[in-house]
Amino acid sequence: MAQIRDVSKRAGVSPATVSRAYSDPKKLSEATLKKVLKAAEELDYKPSSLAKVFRGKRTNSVLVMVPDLANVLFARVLSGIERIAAENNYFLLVSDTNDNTDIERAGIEMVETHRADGVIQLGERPLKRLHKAGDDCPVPFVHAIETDELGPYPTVKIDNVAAAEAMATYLLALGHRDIGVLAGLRDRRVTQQRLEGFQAALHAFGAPFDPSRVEYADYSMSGGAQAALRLLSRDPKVTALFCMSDEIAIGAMRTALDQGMTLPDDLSVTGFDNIDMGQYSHPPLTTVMQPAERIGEVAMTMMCNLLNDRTVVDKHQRLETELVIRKSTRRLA
Amino acid sequence: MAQIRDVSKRAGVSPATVSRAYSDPKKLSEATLKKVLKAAEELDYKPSSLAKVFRGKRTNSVLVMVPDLANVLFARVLSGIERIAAENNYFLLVSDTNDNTDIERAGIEMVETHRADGVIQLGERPLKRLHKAGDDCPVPFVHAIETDELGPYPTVKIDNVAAAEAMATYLLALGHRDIGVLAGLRDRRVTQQRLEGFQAALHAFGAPFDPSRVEYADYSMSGGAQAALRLLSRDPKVTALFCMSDEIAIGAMRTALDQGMTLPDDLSVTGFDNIDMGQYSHPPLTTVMQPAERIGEVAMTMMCNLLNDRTVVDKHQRLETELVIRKSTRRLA
DNA sequence: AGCCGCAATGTAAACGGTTTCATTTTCAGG
DNA sequence: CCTGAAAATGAAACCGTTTACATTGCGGCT
Repeated sequence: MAQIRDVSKRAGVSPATVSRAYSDPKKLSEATLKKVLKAAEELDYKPSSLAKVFRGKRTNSVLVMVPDLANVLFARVLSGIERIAAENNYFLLVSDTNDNTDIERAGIEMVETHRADGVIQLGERPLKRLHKAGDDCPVPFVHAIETDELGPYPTVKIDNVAAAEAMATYLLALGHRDIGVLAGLRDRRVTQQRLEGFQAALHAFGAPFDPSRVEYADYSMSGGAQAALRLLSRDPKVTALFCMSDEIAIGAMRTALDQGMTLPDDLSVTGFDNIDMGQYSHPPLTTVMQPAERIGEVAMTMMCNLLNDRTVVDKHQRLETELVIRKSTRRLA
Repeated sequence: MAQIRDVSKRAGVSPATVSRAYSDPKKLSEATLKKVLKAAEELDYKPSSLAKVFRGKRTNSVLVMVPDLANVLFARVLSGIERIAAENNYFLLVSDTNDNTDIERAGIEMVETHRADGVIQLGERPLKRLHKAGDDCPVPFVHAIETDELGPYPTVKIDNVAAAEAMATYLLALGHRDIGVLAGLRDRRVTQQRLEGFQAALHAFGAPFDPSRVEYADYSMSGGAQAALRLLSRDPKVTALFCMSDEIAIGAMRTALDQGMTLPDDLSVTGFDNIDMGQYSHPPLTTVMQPAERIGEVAMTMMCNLLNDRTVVDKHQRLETELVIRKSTRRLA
């Protein structure tokens, strides 16, 4: 591969001039510019991005840590991040943390060793390392989705308690009082927050909260199916299922159907997230829309700001959610 | 950030020695090694990966080009790639080509300018650039999923025509003769191949192929729903729908349900890919399993080989598929 | 004519490691 | 105690750009 020296020789100029032809063409006289470009063309020269990056200490790439790449919701967030990254000429390094907590350390190290300019983390994780530094982040860092707002770094997410409360309120307004909860992973903050919102709604309606009516599951269809089975067989009286993800809800509906129930007549089911599938499930799923792509876009935008002026205006953003009512819920007769 | 010179000074050795402490510790006497490590620790020194990479001309990262990050199938392939990449200490640069053909060029340039060591492309695309070089690939390149085997680069995929033929045969064996086809995008090679398999099965059963019974759709649920609507209203006689993706099938089932049909009694529906959702759809979807994660793993393994000895044993791999029979199909009475 | 200032270009240091090659140290064997 | 080979370490070149600074050339102004 030809390099800058070759081009400079062929064009009869100095390497600096060739460099300028790319980084700041208007600094050159028209004649020289043309000469240089011609020589470069003839030699099929492409400036080594690597050398440039090494010189400039800016890799123009950010690391995205995803708990599970194959998860629909995360994939959508990633897609949003990608869009903004591409617009701003950033590359994305992605790694699947695979629920391995240590990867976090590795992530920070990536920027400490200059592989990436910053890191965006998706999903919940402790991040102790980032806290110790007091009010300052050791590296440009953004936390998106299922995050608390404890760190010195910016975050994007939805208001989980409000959203959950809205959904629960809807169910209560429909007349349901015996509502089972198919929660997500027990130790996740999101789970706790959504549970909190659920309870708040109950409280507002003067309805009691029965902890024995909540089942925990991982955020998947099979998890939902199993949890539903446990709950339904233990407590056949429930008239509605408040699920903490669309996947869980879809799994639960499968179980209910398999048990010979008719939906939504025998059981109302609600989801969370509004993945595409909800629109095509049977029955179509009532859920709360979480703007996944948007979350990704905002996260990456924050990262861009962080990387430019090292400041971000709105440190903790909460994006709007929306109840989407479909056919999986009905008024209790 | 401390750098190698600082450490070398503090440890009273040369930079070369510090370098060796990391790259090849056994070259050092135990005493020196300990000294160096201690100094490094005290200064919180981390070797700049960037500098190393610059010297060595190996970035240890590969670019993955994905047509649509939010697509379940691609996400699964990506996940498989990630696993192997992580095992072999490669980083993944991912870019969403977003059906923009020009991105391909950009991808190759990424390795020409030393941002990545190689590129894995998912999904179908022309790649003219890679062919012109005769039998040799200008850059380490692997093509996975929905690929033809025309280039000088290795490929991984399934045997689409055989798989489609198997599925169609199953439908025919069930007694169906009036089978509608919900194909994918018309100009995609996969689509043509699956159609070919479908026709082969028809031929084997001595059944005629009626081109007016195929509708094209993009590979999505909404695409499937719309295509089904067109086909069903034009040709109400069909007793089965052969769909080229699970998403299309799920969309089609929604349409059928909305039209008041009972599934599978009034209509048998088959999918393709075996995404998780198929197991939870209503009715659960009969489909052909495509080993998406495995495809990713194989692709990345090929890339590793390419990057090591520049050779790969089995240039064009076809992975096994499998019919998975669920409840969306039934024997014609 | 002489001077100034600006535009165009060149020179060389710098980025932070790795690696080749040379040098020193160590140590076994005679 | 000497010799020579192997082991440990050091010195310096190198990777391919960018950029601060120096230099040159040129036109306009007094």
